[in-house]
This record gives sequence, C-alpha cells and structure tokens, in this order.
Amino acid sequence: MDNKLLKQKLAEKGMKITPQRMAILEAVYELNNHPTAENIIEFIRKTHPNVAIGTVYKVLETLVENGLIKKVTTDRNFMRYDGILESHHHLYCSNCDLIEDYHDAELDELLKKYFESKNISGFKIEEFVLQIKGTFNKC
Amino acid sequence: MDNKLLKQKLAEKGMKITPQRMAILEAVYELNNHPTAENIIEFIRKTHPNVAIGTVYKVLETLVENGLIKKVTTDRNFMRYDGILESHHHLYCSNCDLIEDYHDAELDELLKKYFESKNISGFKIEEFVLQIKGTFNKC
DNA sequence: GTATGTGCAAACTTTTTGCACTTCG
DNA sequence: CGAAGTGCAAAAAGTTTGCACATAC
Repeated sequence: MDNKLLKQKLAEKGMKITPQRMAILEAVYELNNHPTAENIIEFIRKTHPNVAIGTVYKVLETLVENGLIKKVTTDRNFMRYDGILESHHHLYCSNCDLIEDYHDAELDELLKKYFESKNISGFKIEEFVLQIKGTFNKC
Repeated sequence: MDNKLLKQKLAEKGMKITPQRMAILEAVYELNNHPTAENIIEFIRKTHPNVAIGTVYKVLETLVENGLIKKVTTDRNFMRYDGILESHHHLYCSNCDLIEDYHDAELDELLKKYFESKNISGFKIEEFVLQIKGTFNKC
C-alpha cells in the first residue's frame, strides 16, 4: 500500500501522521492473517529497526480507538488485529492458529433480517461476527 | 449445585475426583457470567482458602480439554470460562465487560440450515458462536 | 502402591506505564 | 511553539512450569 493512502486514512480520523503509525498500519494491512503485536513488530523492524515495543502497543490501541483497525478475539492470551473493516466472519481452526476470513453478503443479509424482526430487549446491536469453529481439512 | 452431581460430571469424563476440581467446576457454574480465573480464585477462596493459583489454571485447562467447560473469547488479554455447553450466542457490550448469553433455538436452526446448503470448502464445521456486539441500554 | 493431582514459588509472556526527549502541524 | 507522539526500561498482569509432596483409586 502506498504512503499517500496510509496518510489519508490517518488524516481522515484527525490523527497526526507519523512514520511509526504509517508503518504499523501498513503492517496490519500487509500481514493479512490477523497478526499479533509480535508479528507486527517483526514486520516493521525490517524497515524501521528502532520502533519501540511500547509504541507499537500504543499505536495499535489508538488505531482501534479511531476505527482504523479492529481487534480479533481469540481463546489465547494475546491479541490479534484485523485491518478489514467491512462485515465479515471468521473460521477458527481447533488444530492450528489460523483464523481465516469468511465473507458472505448473503449471510449478513440473513442475520440483519432475522434480528430486525427479533428484537433483543435492552440491547442495541452494532455488529455481528460469526465465529465458525471447526477444522481445516489439511490439519 | 450439590456434590453428587459435580462428582458425576467428573466421573463421566473419567477424571479423578478431587476437592479442588469440584470447587472449581462449581465456581464456573455458580459465577454464571463468564468468570475469569481471578473471579474463580476469589470465589473458591471463601470455602477452600488454600487452593493454589497454579492449580486453578491447571484444573481449568483440564476441564476444557475434557469438555466440561468452554473458553469464551474476548478482546481483552485474559481468558473467561463458560459452564453452559449447549449451543448459545453472546452479547458483547462495547461499554462494559458484561458478556450476556443469548439462547435462540430458531437462530441455531437457521444457521444450521444455511450452512448445510452452503459448504465451506476445505473446512469442517463443528460449532457456531455468534458474537453480537453493541451496547446495553443501561450503559 | 502407583499414577495422577496439588502447592508453591519462580519464571515466562504479553501488555502497560512513566517520563524525558522528539516531532508534527 | 505547544500539544501530541515516541523510545526506553521498568513493572504489571495473566499464565505457565518444575518439582517435591499428597491424594485418589
């Protein structure tokens, strides 16, 4: 992804543009399999060897707060991140650590319709993420 | 929950029955809002003051492995546990840490039917958990 | 009696924090 | 220039580990 677009994304959210933020945002886009902070640190070290670990965590938190990336929930004790903002779901493998995206507009529509009629009292729905748990054949 | 039933559940899985395992399993059932390890430790300390933290983590892992409890994924860096094994979904509040159960047989049926026709190539589905993200009105 | 489970404390991993220094706008 | 961001190193938070001792069956 080119720098102009990264700068634009940060600017749109009113965030200051810094080389660290650009590198980290790019890393999340580039490492498209829900990278951990460690994956991101390793990736940006190639081009920005002296970015501090603390900075990476702070920047990731800021990017999440500003809605440029999302956190992915896992049943492990570290966080993973996702640069894809459009509605999509996740395949979780019981055998390996792979979390694969599952895009399905028909399913989104189905869920939306279903919950339009079925109101959950006292709760305002913002987003659905279906966790599809199972195993990849290759595992 | 009475001891007889707790013993039975452990025995059914071929697990040795120990006071620690019974106390921890009971705690997960009793603390029905997806407790953390810390919540569980605090709870069992009331009746079993000298259960070690390491033991709690080991027992929780064993209970998960034997299918007596489940892990609940969160976007925080600690694990939460769930004693309810039947299919159900979760309401995640963006404002507070509450994760509320959402049982809906009609939805389960809808998803099951949908994915029976729509095969995901290379992936064998075991279970669905819909994460319904939003906010409780009270928040 | 033996395999398995537990207590304890130390260690490990991931993430957060505080503060001086630097940079963006 | 001033507010905001970064580097660094220390520490916090959550979890795991190794081993001697204890317990279930």
